[in-house]
Amino acid sequence: MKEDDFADWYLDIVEKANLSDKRYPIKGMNVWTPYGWKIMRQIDSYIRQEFDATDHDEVCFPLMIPEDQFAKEKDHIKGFDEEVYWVTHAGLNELDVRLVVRPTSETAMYPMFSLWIRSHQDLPLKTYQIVNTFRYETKQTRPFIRVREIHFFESHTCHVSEEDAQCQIEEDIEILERIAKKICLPYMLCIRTDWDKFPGAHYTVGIDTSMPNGRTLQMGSIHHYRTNFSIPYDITYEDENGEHKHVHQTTFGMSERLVGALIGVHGDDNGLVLPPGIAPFQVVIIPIVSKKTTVDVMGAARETAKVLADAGIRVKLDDSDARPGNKYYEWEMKGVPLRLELGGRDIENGVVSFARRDTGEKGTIDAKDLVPGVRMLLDVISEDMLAKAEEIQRSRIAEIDSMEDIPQDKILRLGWCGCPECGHRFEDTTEFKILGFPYHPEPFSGKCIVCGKPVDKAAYAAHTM
RNA sequence: GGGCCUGUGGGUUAGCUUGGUAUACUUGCGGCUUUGGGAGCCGUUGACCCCGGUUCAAAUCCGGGCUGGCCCA
Repeated sequence: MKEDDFADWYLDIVEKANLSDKRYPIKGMNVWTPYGWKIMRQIDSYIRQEFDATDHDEVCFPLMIPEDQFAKEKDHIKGFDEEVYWVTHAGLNELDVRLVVRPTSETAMYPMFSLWIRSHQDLPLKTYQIVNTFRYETKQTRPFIRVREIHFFESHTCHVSEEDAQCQIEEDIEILERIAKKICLPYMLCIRTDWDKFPGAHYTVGIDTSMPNGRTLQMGSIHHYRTNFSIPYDITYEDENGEHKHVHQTTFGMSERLVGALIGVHGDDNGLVLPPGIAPFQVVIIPIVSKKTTVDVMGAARETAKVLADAGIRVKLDDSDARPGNKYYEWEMKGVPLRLELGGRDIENGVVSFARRDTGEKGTIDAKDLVPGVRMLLDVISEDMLAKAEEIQRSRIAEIDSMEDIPQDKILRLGWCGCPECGHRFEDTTEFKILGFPYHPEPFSGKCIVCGKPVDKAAYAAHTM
């Protein structure tokens, strides 16, 4: 899809599916409208479930950070000082110490971690929070994808050693895998280049997915900080031998870009397509009422809705007086995975008609097998959506061995020796961005695309959003 | 940081050159009627980004501002 077409199509879905109202009078700060927020809440609630199940404790830190605390880690502030909002006044008075509105919460949390952690028995410390952060984006903004007020989750952990912190990263990747499966999003894990890692990190793992305009979208990242923050913020513990040591830290975060990714990856010409795992309504029931029949269609529809709801399925009965066709279009635009139609004919035949949102396939379920039938369809839809998205992502990867004739709409797999000179040279001449080396090494043998040195690992590069 | 464009009911828009009652579609609301892929009819709410200037008269012309968008560094 071309860039302009993508922009129009994307914004059209955001507006027509009623996900966000971008008319709020601050650039990049949009209003979560009810349906969009329902989707975000489904995602948040799954994220809570995952972190709670892996012994993370939810916390909620203040939005504002005093300037002196913010400035303690020098790479970190260098990376952020041009894109943070400042609070400089309180009432009529100028503040002695200006306050940063958090762009991320390291510098809010770590002074407190320093107080909380005393001994090795306090470790590992595993926390997360789901909050909004603020970054003064100067580039073009776009709902969910590039905003100035960002809804996200961030987990922050502290460990006794670099190895323990590394184990946390492995756990984060397992959590990510489950989240990705739940929302049917394929992803790539790449270790970012040194010039693109998070300010202050030892290394950064980027989590990317691919969008229909051929660009990749970074949905989140996982960072290993080593002791880069614990030294300036003085987060230490006393080990079994009475020695005081700095903790090793990690973070993991993903933002509302997940919603942007859902739109881009699964959406089609009829609108949004939501994965059953996080759809606010997994099933919509459209009663087909008619004056020509004496069957109590509405009563049967209510009963059907109740049976499904009692079985724990998120169901919406559309009993408004719009005509059925109109309702089909509306719920398709909103991406409801499964539509059930119930009319006089169905009731007489003891069935419920269904239509899948992802494939358009239609059929009937025996009324007596309603719950297992719907469950099975939702499972199949979920599996098919993920498989299809993975296939598309695979097809977007192109292997290249020369800087000539590079396909512009692909994710590139290429040989790179890893040195910054060759990396910058490649990025400057092609205008592609290096995503990095895959976190899970892949077999490869080839030559660095710039200097020609033999290499045994492949790097990925792409146009990014 | 530099350049270009833009702004009209909730949404999409016509009108602007050549100043004079603001167009249409859609949505919303009320009613009648209807319901297996966007029904029809009737009624109705609702707008010229802001400030100043020119003029008898400004959506339209001029100046300044603000907003949004695009391109380049």
